[in-house]
Amino acid sequence: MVSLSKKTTRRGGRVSRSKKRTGGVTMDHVAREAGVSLMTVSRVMNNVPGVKASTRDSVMRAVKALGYSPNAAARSLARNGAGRIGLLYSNPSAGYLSQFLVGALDGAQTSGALLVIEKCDASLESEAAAIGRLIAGGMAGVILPAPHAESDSAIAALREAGVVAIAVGTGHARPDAHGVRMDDFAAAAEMTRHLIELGHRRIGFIKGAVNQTASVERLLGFETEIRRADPPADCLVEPGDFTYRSGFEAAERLLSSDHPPTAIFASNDDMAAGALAAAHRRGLDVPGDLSVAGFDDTPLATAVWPELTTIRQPVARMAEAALRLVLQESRDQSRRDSRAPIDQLLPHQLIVRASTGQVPDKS
Amino acid sequence: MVSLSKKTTRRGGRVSRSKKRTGGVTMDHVAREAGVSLMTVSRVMNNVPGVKASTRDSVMRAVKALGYSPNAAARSLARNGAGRIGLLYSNPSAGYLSQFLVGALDGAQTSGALLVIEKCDASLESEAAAIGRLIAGGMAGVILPAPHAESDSAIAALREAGVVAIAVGTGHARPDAHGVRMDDFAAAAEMTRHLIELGHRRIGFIKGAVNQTASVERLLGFETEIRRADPPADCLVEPGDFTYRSGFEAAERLLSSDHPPTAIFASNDDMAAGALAAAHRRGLDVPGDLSVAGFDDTPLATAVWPELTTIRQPVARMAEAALRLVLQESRDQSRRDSRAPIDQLLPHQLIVRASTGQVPDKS
DNA sequence: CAAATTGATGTTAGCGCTATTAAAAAGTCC
DNA sequence: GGACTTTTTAATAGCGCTAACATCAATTTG
Repeated sequence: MVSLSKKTTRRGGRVSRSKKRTGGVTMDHVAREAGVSLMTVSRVMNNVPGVKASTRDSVMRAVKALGYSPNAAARSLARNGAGRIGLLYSNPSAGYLSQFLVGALDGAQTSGALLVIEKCDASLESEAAAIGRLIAGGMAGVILPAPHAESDSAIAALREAGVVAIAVGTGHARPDAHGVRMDDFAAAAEMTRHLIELGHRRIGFIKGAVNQTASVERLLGFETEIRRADPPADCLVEPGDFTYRSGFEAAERLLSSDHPPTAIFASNDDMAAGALAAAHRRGLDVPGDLSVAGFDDTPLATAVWPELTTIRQPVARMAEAALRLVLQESRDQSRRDSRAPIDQLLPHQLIVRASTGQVPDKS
Repeated sequence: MVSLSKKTTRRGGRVSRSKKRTGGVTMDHVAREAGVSLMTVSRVMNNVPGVKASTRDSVMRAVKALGYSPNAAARSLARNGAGRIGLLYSNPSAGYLSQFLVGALDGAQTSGALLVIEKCDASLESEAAAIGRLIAGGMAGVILPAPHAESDSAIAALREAGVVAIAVGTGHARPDAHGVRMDDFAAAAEMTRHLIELGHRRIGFIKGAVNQTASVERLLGFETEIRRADPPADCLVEPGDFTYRSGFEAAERLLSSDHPPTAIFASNDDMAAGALAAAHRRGLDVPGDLSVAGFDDTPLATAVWPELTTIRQPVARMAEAALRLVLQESRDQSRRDSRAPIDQLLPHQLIVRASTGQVPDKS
């Protein structure tokens, strides 16, 4: 019966429908409520300067009273494609991607952008093809997370097409693209200090994938802090590639050495989990016999036992920041030549959980 | 220098810009190319009946020639909110969410729907609030993945508001909502058969969270197959809640029993990974001394060592199917009373990897 | 004090697409 | 064969929003 109302009850049923249509209130309603013109509301919603504070207030009040929320589709349409943002992803570690997507989606919703997600695999051709699709799709800007942020060819192609590119999660600022990232160097140093303060003087480090600049920064941060330790500390560095397996194998190597470390710092959580497994396999207690630290604070960090001491990388916030930045830049770009790439650094946080502890007695 | 062209060639730039605006071609272009009216193109794009086959063909040809792709924003706007689909998520296992999101996003793009992602935490109030926002936001339909798919209150609220609800990943069809799911019972049975065929006759099972019907189905599938085994098999069932930790603990209990199982089948990959860790801790070789099987085939399954034998749940495909279904149903609902909920079953697959093997010799 | 300059708002015209209605072409019937 | 359906196509009016321009006060200035 309910659905019947579609045609028949144009009056009654339609009431609830007309309310439902687009979330109910439109700018028009708000304008009427606030006693201003539609355009003024638009200005307020977009933070355009040149609106009297009192007017702005009354509009905001009307917005709240009516529970108005702007229609992203209409906005995108009116803006004529500006605000269409592409996001290229391939296959980053599971936790990373979902957090990133959620952050970007969230940001898109608040800022009224239209996110277009494009997928590609690891190959360069696939990446180039995806970039091509994004450019052809008329994106105003493109967000490049983790692995693609390092791709010179992708960024060059975007520049060529006049599309704003944002590199997320690189080890250092790029000269050819805006960036949103964290201070990998400082974070790694901080974690290393944490281990040193716990008394560890022989620390193993598992490197990340070599083609990512963030890996390098993490290693440098670690080494710098090791050199600074007093009394002096010693380190063993093993290669890894950000996978659980590589962490497991690197830890095996570290633990089977003549003089094994009392702590292992892995460049990400996956590898730390691998190290944990290797330790357990040898019957070592964590953190009783061996401390293990990770990096990123992905869901995996709290899924393992004991829960990992790690560095919280604000992935969702970085995605949101990237979205905001790309939006702003793509708007500005059409006005003036703001050539200097912006480099936005977001704060990280050392999260101490159960996997690190005092160095064991030298018995 | 390249970037200079941006501003300097204002006239030239303008041209390319107007082309770039929205990915270039619009329906208008296609219509002109095909020699028909704009509306005919729209009909073809939406598969509306009442277009001569020859006309349809020539339109399709023009679409391909020009590389036209419809503008989702304009579509959503013109349809007046129909095609606005909500997606509620809380905190499913990391791998699950990103796969699901990607699938949904993908489907949204092809079918021209506008996805609105809404987040909530585990509490019922939070869920109710999120549902409220989605309803107020004028969604035509809402997709409820895993944990929320079991929420009677959420589904009732949506029904009340006349919003189509799709439950994804429940153990069995719901009477009050459409569903997209896999056959958990059959899949669990299949995995159990795999273990039995490897010679295992004493198998441990780790249950999933009790508030999810899928957990029950998986257990039932397991038990049914155990009973059917010839020669007869024995089983030990331990509780779990889908977390790594619960899997670890359950495996500890199983392995410390007087007569431990030779294989452990966990209701999901996280718990299987936990079981793996417990086995390694005891110095057991997997699969030499103990076989371990998971369920879901999340990224974790291939992140651990040895890689897990598991059931591949087509999460992305399920999300896409859910999107398609909700779109279709929300359209149909306004026409006629299609009351009988649709239950769509997607195929799963047994993935045999390195964590399961022949039963060890009884020496 | 009239004219030029701001500052704060209102008006108008679409963005690309879909419903709806009107019109035209093609059948159908007696 | 002309009035009457039944297909098929064309034309028009928005969906909710924003850019660009127009307006109208409140200033400032020569």
